Amino acid sequence: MSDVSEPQRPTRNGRKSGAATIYDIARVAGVNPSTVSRALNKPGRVSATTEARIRAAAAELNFQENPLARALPTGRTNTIAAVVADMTNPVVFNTVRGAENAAARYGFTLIVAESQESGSIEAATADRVAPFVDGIILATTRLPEEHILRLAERKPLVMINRAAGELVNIAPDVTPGIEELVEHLASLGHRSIAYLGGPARSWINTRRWQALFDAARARGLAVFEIGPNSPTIAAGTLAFERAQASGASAIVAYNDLLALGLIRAAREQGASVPGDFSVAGFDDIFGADFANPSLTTVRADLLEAGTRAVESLMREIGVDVIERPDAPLSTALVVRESTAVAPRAR
Amino acid sequence: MSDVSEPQRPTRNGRKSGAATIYDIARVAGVNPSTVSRALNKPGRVSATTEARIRAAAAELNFQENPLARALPTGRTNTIAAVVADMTNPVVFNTVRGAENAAARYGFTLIVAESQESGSIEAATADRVAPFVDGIILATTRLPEEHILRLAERKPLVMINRAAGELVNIAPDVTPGIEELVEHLASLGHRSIAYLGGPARSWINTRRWQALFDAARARGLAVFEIGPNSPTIAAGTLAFERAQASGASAIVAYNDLLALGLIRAAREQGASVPGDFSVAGFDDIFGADFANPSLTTVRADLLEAGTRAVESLMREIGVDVIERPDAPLSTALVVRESTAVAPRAR
DNA sequence: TGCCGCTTGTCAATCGGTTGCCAAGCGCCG
DNA sequence: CGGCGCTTGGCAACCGATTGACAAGCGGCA
Repeated sequence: MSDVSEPQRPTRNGRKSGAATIYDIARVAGVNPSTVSRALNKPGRVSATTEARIRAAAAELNFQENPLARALPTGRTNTIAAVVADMTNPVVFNTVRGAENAAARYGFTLIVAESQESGSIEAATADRVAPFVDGIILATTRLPEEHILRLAERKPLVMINRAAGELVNIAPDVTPGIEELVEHLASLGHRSIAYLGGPARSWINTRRWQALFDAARARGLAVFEIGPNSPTIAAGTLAFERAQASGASAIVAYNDLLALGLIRAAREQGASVPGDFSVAGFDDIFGADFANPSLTTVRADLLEAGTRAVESLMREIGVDVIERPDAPLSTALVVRESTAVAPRAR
Repeated sequence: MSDVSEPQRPTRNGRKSGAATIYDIARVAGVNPSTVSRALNKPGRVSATTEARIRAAAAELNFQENPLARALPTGRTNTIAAVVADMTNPVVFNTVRGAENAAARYGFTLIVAESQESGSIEAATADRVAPFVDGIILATTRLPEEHILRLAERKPLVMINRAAGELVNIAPDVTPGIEELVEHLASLGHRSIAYLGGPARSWINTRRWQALFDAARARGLAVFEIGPNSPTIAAGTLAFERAQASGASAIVAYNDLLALGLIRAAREQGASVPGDFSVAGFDDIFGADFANPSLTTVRADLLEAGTRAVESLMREIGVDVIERPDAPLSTALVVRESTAVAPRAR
């Protein structure tokens, strides 16, 4: 039962003591603080022997540079932020993870800030982390364009799945995956597709709907939208009646969460997927493969998207980017159990 | 006599220009910078009229205080970090989310840093974010105890599901949920339980195994451990043969991911869950309810765990904590489809 | 009118680094 | 042997805030 005992040392406002500074090192090594700074950060600027002595002193004192102090004069923190709408949205994982790996390669730390699907919180969060970081990644943000642009004036900024002004937007090309999906549905005998739309003002929702629309029209399939809906399981459940009433034999949802909600409702209502109608989603989230039935979905390489976002940011910040082969950022269909031959076509 | 005073805003290293400082405000409002600082942060310290004038100037210049500069003298950033092993582990969500909400209530920003289940990366990540923040939450960490203690010397630190030294450890009491689970299995006629263990040195794994062991023994059930295993779906799949070979009619996995992997392998091998044997997990992760079969699991209130971690940190930092009713941090069984009557008992 | 004490604002030091500029030290070469 | 230039280290200003100490201003009261 540890109590709330006061920390021993005076510890300037919460910070615990014992943090060695370059001044301490300088004293131990018998040099000027500025020499310490240079020894540690400017390769070749000080003689090898002095540098060795300084490094030894630093190690002995268990020195940890204070990034805040460094950031003040340089304006660089070597940290970038990813502001995401909703961490529980599985789409976010891989994006963030790709970004994290990439950031590490460049010696940057990635911090993640969530905003719980709330525009106002997201705005506040972004403003809050902005001063700390050298750049910002906004992943599928809901922020109003004007706010994004204002943010971009202050810091380098890259977006994923959202366009605003002239800003960089890393977005997988949805067309190939959707073409595959529509082709797949058509070949199963489906003649009519309902699109269970996502959030009304979502940029990516518009893209998906547009691409689906085009692909369906090109093959002479009927296509219409049901929505808008929140991108959640609950919303998918709620949308079931409308989807069923539409008479479409295939339902493509804005994302996997909606699709899973739809499937759940269908099962609860005694309808059969894919017996009575087929369902497909987007993103291939965690759980899509072990759902019942497992979910046919269009997936993108989110890891790669995260990586690119970081690379793009590095360029803007002025860090040399490691060149890589320029793989296209595409999408592909993953066929599972939730799509099958259309009822009438049996 | 060079033109030193160039108003050309050279955008110091990557930082974009236009950031007004309290000096700018002071000039506009015709006061001293320190007065600006006090006007903005020390209620009542300056006269109402002066404060109004200063605030007007600040608004006009679109002033954004530089938290780095503030943090240098005060040692406070009003930011706390959550270092998590694996963001893709669904257990993390709710913990982080609870922590985030709580942090916001206290005017703190929560940043999340991931370490991808790698001890060395986790150590580096923790060290990196430490200087930025006023406190650290380690969620189900794998760091060696000595490293944790060293970290705790530098910053207030709270852990979730891990004990080390005298440090605060927020951990749900697993006993109630496990008692329920064992009772449930016993009532279904199971006489023998296999525990599919988690990571070898995991603190929480030890707790779960111990509680399961005790509960099973108390009811005269046979119980044994199969492991250790990584806490992943893949590891669950790999463990299937061993689980089946064990002859146990009920398998309790260290967490839901392992359980889901086990179920997947069972289905692939043509075994029936829960027909041939029952499976249960821990955590009630995203997907547990729509898996096939849906998963019986022991769940904890992770949101509450995250909230408490923050509150505990606030106390250590010296922020007044809003008192709340002291709900017990417990666990409970969620019965779904993956557990049923034992084969022999039919 | 003089003194007191409160309010309000200023001064200057400080946090922990970075960096432009300068000078001492040194080797090299003619 | 003297001068040159390069290497190496020191000095001090600076980043943008905070804060203790202090003084000016002011009204109230005796």
